Amino acid sequence: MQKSITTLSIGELAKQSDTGAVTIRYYEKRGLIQGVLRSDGGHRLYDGTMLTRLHFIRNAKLVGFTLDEIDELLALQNHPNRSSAVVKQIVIDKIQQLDEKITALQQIKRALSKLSACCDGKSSIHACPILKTLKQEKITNRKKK
Amino acid sequence: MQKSITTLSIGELAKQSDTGAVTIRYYEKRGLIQGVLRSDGGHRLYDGTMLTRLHFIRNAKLVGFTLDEIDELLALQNHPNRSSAVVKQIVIDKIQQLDEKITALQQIKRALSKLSACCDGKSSIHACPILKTLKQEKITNRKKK
DNA sequence: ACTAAACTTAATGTTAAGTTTAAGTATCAA
DNA sequence: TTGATACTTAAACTTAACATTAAGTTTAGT
Repeated sequence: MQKSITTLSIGELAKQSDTGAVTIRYYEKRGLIQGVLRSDGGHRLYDGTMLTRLHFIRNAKLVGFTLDEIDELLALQNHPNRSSAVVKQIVIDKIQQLDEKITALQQIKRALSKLSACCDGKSSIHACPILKTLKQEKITNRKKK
Repeated sequence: MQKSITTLSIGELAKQSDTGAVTIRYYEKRGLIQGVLRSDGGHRLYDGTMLTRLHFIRNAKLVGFTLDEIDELLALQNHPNRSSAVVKQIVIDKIQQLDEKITALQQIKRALSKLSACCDGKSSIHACPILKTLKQEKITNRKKK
């Protein structure tokens, strides 16, 4: 039973791609990975292109894509005729989403900073201005003009 | 069967606090709310202080606290002797956490912007520099000096 | 031969904060 | 009296991306 020199078992692929073997099977079930070769005994066999694909998935995750979105990106690669503008638009949309998230967090941070600033930390809990503010019906979100 | 003038049913409290009735019971089960009065028939009866408490919870959630943390904050109010410095520290820690999250998101955004910038959107998918980059073993995270 | 690794399916657990559903009973307000 | 609301417990569902466990079988590598 010979095997091609460059073939990897799922365990080896897992190591080289820094992914769990379970996760690789999970990706396969999700459709992120297709057409996996099998040994005579039924073990999954991978080649270098799969390593590339796993790197792609990992990198895309790192830059904030969900697995569903990664699936899309991978699918696009099966349509070589299409323009890369599609890909670029996906990235631009993602940046937009990130911006919204960041802005939201910054607003929360500003609110907390204001709370923190109004408390000298020396009063008793009973008189704590932070707690007092939180008890208000509406938190005023005044902005400086 | 008389009731005090200022008593609220769970439904009324829900409306006034902009919280679901189910959620209010959930808070009770979680311990965020205690010592709820009952009518003769067993219905929960609330007064204005509960409205204040629900506002507190809502506001604390708005500024990014989890229910567990809110529980802590509420518990602190039962110890009037303690200094408000404890509260202030909690807020400061939260700000720190937010900062970390924001920084992480900004890094991701920067990576995506770089990706976007390297693609003119005119090549074919096959040659798309974004996809090419994502395929790399390691995404280089060079920083300008 | 022997051990490590892989195979299978399916379910359960993780985190957070609820929401939804069920299903039947009881109470409240007009 | 009637219809709206509330009561109960308990479980399942939601999002996201896996990790864990089970339990038994088979294969791969030395």
